[in-house]
Amino acid sequence: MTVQQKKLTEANLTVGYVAKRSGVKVSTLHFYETKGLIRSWRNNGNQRRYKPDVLRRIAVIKAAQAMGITLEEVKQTLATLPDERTPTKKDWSALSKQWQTQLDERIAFMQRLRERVDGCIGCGCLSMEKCPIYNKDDYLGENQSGAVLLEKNT
Amino acid sequence: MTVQQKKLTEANLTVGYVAKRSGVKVSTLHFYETKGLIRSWRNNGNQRRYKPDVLRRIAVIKAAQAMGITLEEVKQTLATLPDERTPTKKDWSALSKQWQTQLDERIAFMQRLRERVDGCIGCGCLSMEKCPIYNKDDYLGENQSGAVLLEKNT
DNA sequence: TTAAAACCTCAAGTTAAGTTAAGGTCAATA
DNA sequence: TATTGACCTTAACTTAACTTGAGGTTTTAA
Repeated sequence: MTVQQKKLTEANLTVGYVAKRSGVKVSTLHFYETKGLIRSWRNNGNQRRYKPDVLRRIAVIKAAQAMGITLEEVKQTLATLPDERTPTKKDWSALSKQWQTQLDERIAFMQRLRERVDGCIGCGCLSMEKCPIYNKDDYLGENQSGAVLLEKNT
Repeated sequence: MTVQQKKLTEANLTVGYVAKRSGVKVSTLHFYETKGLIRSWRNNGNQRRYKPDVLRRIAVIKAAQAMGITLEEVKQTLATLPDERTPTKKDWSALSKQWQTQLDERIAFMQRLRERVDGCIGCGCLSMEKCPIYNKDDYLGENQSGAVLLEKNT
């Protein structure tokens, strides 16, 4: 009965199933685990087993990556999820708030860039110093990260 | 006099100068050259010399990268610039148009993503299949590329 | 029960975009 | 003229995010 209880309260998914459901490769799941992004426990035969919420974690990782967030940052944000209990709707909600802001910034950055490309690439100013498109003071976020950024002045 | 003529019509910049003006390292200029993104000729002592428009090229490369465009794509787009003559304002303008579109798409993609994060991460749907945030049919561009994308269904 | 399918670990390979280092030459200047 | 700073080349190293492969174990299903 304890076993059945376990089955009911926290289904144990195999790595292959999780891979299929989430669309990532088994090797990626292993990789995420070594990076501390997801967790699993082992059965008697040393095979990985997952709680279903791993699927949501993966979805979130993917979404974050699509926003240009690195795995390292994702890890840090995921670390704010409760460790002991399965995350609730509220927990996930808090996560989304964090990224919401980053995403907004990123969009704003792209839009500034767009304006510049608009007004500048074809403008004829051949000087790097004057050309606003190459204004190094505009950069993304505090700790850069992500694909989308310009360096701070060096 | 021919030499002076040359000096007047196409100043020859050293790699160090270009590096300083553009804010990239000398090694990066070498690297860009091997990748076919910029060109130079050699003086008697085998040192690189550049035409001033290399500065604009570099600015454009940087801007494109900030948009999430890969060097490979940048190369292809830069290849549409005239080979023989120094690019004109019009030439650069045409370039900017190409990326304008990509940038627009990218922004739109981010905005869709934003809406999803908004409505979905905290929504409670634990299924990858139903969860719109993990909808694999939404991806960026035809040939992916760039940091920001979701895979096509595999 | 036995073969195939699914897993496991660990090491090495991959791509992008550069950077660093080593060993040697060229150019500007005191 | 001599020395220092700027250049040159080639090779190897770096980081992120995975993937591939080799060699071996467990599960599952006929």
